[in-house]
Amino acid sequence: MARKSASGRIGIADVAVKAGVSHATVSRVMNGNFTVDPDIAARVRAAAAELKYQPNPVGRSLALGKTDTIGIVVPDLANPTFQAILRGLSRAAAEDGYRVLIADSFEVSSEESILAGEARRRCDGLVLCAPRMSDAELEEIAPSLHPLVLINRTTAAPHVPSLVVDYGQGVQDIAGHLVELGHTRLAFLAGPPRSASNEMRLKGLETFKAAHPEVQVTMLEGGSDFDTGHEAVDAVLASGATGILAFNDLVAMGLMSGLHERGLDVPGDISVTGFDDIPFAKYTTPALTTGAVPITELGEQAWHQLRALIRKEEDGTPGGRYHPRLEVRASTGPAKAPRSTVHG
Amino acid sequence: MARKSASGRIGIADVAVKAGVSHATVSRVMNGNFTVDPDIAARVRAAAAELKYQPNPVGRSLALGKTDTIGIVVPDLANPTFQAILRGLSRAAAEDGYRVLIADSFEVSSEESILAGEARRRCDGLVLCAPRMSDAELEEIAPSLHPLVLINRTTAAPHVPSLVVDYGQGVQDIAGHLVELGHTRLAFLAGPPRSASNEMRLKGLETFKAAHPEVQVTMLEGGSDFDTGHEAVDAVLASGATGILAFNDLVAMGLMSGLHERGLDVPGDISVTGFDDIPFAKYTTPALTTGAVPITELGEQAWHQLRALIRKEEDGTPGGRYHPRLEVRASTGPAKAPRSTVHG
DNA sequence: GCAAAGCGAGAAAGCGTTTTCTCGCTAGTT
DNA sequence: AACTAGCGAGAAAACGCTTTCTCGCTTTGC
Repeated sequence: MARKSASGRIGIADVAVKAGVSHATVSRVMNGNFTVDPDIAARVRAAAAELKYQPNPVGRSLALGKTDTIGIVVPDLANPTFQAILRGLSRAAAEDGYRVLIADSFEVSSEESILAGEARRRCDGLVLCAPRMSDAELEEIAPSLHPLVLINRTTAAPHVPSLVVDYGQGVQDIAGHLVELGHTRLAFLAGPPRSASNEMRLKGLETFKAAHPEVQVTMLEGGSDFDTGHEAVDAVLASGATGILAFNDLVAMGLMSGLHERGLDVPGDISVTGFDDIPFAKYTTPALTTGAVPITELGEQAWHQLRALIRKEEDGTPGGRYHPRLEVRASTGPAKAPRSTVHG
Repeated sequence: MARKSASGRIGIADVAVKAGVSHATVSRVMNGNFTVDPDIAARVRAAAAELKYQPNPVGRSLALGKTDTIGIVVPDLANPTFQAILRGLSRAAAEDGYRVLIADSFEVSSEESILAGEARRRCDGLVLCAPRMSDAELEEIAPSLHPLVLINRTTAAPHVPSLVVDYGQGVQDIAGHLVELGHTRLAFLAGPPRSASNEMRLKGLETFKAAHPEVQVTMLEGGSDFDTGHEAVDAVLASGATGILAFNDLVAMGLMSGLHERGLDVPGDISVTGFDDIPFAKYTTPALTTGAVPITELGEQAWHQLRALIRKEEDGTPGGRYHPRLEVRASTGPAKAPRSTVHG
């Protein structure tokens, strides 16, 4: 008869009395400590099995000072990019017996610091994706979040690896591809104004413009989702550009959808490119030319970096840099002669 | 000067000595207990702020017997359906101050029980999506997982709400829609063999066939992802069907992509339908006709059910049933005359 | 045959909170 | 003025586990 502990759940004490040993011995057996007499160990194991005893992880965490859990802060779980990072992170962490706690900030960057702090205290480490957080704030909280791995951000705080995608280079590659196809009027459908990765794209475009003075590049306001792209049709057409670099694949898909509704042909009339290479990108019609980022792998790497930090391994590489690979598909093609434009 | 506790982090004891009071008083102040003298409370708060004290959630969880965390077990985080459930769940739970721990079983259903148990012990409740788990296994573990909410599964265990989508009805609605368009030869591109929701679809189709003996319905083996749909093109064409019910939107998209490559027109030659209405469904070309399931809302409801269980509210409704809404878009159209087929 | 060494298991002290219990002090009542 | 009621805050127990410390037993070596 199992004497249930106060909480109603079976605890180590119940196993101890059933096996006629002390708590300590039960703990030793459960943790594979071999200094226990085999007979007693067997008795304990039998008792544990009979009572279906499962150690309480909270008590364990308190005693051990670790939770075997890591946290990830994302700005928007609806975004396929962060879904992919989460997926890679979760899979890699699971292989090492770690679980993942998610904290979705729902794009309210003011809450991000608090959210990150709370998540961190429940976990052994944190992966932070906070594209909208100000640099100042990031610098301020980074030290208190250690072990910490940053995605697409950097900090001066020591021992904080950053995994960053070279959006600047990627955008240049894409622009180069369009120019090779004969496009001389490009437009960049920008991301959210305070996005760090958008900044990187803008810097890349500046570099590109400097190297290609003959190409006209129009900057258009945008966002990061379908609707943004869909609503941008008018602005895109007004720009007179024939090659459009959308902030990401979502925006590109929205744009293509909008262009389609207007009866325009992609890439016949206008070439459209995305960024990220989300799983759906190759299934759009036409299939989307994009800057492919190994996003899932990025999540996986985030875990490896974090693991090194948690294990206090000194030899961990201090982050990593990912170069997007230009993935040419069917949404880009040769430029046709410039159309007449509204402001031309 | 903060006397750091052994662990290196600042604890309640540090605040206590700094404020010149006992641990108990600090705890009282931090929890808004008003039996503390305002002057002392202020002193404690000042000390806490100065030391940047943040209560350790693990110690708190042990004392309180709750973690303010819930778990969700999903078979595949790459699947947009589960991403949407997770999103809805996470958002709703966050509003009540709960966090979400994810456990991805990566489709290895043999691990699901263990995974679910482990996740449950770290949390105050669990949401279980386990479409491939056998009924017997589900019945066995369900009681030990309480508080538990099931998605698209039911169990005889008491106090286990189920949120189920009526795929059977949905599939009948879709088939009916195709028949109205004049299709008399349909094919069902089935989901994974042991999927519970696939069973529901099959049952629905049986009902449909009984009511429409004049319609020929071919069953085709399938799966649940893009590639499954893409690879099914030959089988679909061989069936001679003009109206295809794909297991879900992903499969439908893969199929449309494959048909497109073969130079076939959707819906001119073949009508294709999906299921779920994932965010991308309306952006495919042609836009996908599908059975729309309010998936995010389902995640949200899962939290509400779970919350009622956690709070031991007796009046909680015992689950819910969702009826897919037929979302007619451009991937379905009038049937053309039957083509010649390979067999029959 | 006795002392020292070694080993196995129980007692107890943490881990960082919350909460009950207790006690001392103040105020209020007759 | 004395006694009680009430209240505020410290001491200590509890949450469930791990781990060090300690002690008693057995074994080994001289």
